Amino acid sequence: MTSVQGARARARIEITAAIKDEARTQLAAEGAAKLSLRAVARELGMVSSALYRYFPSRDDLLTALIVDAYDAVGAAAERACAADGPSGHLARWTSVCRAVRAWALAHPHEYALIYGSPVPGYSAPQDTVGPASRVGLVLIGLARDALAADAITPPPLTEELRPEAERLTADVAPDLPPAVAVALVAAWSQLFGLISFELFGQFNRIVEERQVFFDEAAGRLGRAIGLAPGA
Amino acid sequence: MTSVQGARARARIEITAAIKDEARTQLAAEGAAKLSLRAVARELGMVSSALYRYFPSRDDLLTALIVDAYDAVGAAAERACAADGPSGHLARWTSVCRAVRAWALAHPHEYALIYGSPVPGYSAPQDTVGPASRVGLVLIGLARDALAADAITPPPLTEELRPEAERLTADVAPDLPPAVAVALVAAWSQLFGLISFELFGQFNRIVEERQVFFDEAAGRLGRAIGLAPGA
DNA sequence: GTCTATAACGAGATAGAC
DNA sequence: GTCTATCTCGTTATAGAC
Repeated sequence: MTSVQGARARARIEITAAIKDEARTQLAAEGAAKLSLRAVARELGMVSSALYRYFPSRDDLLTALIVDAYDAVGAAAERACAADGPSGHLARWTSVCRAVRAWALAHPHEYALIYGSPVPGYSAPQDTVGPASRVGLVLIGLARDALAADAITPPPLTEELRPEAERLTADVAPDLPPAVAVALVAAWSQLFGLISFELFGQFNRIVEERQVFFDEAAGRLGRAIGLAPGA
Repeated sequence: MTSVQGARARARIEITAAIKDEARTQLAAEGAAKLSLRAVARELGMVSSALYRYFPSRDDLLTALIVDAYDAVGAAAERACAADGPSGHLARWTSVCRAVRAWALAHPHEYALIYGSPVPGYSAPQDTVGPASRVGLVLIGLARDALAADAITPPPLTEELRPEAERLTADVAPDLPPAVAVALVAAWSQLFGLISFELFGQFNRIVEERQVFFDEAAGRLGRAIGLAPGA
């Protein structure tokens, strides 16, 4: 009994993975807007209606790809943060940034899916919220560690921004000083600005040595949230 | 004779504009990947082959939309830079950033077209390079002015980055100190990181007071390239 | 229960003949 | 420029195999 159920479950997992793999291939070739259940089925030698056993709709397949992508980049960031690298919080910050960029360069179409233009007609369900926050949570954790080690100096915070800073802090990182939390959100978005510009072609004919340029910029982002250069 | 030619030329301009307007409407509804000459023609009550007298291919229509978008955001930046606003280079920097953001919020689909995911199968021709650089040139001009007024302090430049910094400077802004040019390119990409995150939904449930948050972050970007807070 | 296949729907794109 | 025949798509209903 259990072996039959196990076999079925295994088959289901394998087919689900094959569907997502083929969908990712199509993502690369045609873009998310043109992702087609029928084409995926055709390529897999299945009939389109059979796919509905695995994904209730095209949007659910898209959601699965989005969740997978967020999880993959989030896991890469977590691994980089946990790794024994060069010591010091700023060095760890930089290595998290590098890991995110490396994942993006290795998976440009999945990166575009989650950090590029929204897919027309698709609206992300609640399921994506958790995975989408993983990279941010890594950065927050890093700031928390630095704070505990006295290796972070909160940047100045203007009075106009204080109410929003306090609300934001309470929502996403209650144990950080509001000035750090605000700077962190800005640095987080700016990190992806660097990566998107590189990946989407804005650096063509402008930046040639992308790795060294990025490393430097990532380091400055770390200092912008108050991380001490030495620690 | 000339009046007939004038009328013809006028009609051509009007129809070209109508085609682009309708294409922009479709851009908003379906996304750039699905932009279809036929659908545009149908909506305008023309037959698809007639459109080819105005745009030789779908890609040429896309290119025209891209050039228009770059020109629009570039013009907005130029206007903000030239306007008599609050004095001081940092204030002018911030007002250029605000103008870019305001344009993006007002034209989200055109923004996504130029700063979002690349359109699958489309590769931008040389024609887009000039318009694409207008915002960057505004920022470079601003840094140049600040330099002339002694209102900019070049940030530190690491030795690893120096060769690339000098190459980049020679290419895009020969009269700026390499340290400023590098910081400027980083700030430029980070500016669009802030805008893209807001526009593409990453700030949902995170940042509420977007205007004040953005203004603060833009100011920090200006200081990151060395602009003096007071001047 | 779990899956796949057939067939069909309405909507839209596309190619070619005229 | 028009028309038509033939594609694609997402999705559903249904029937039968395991």
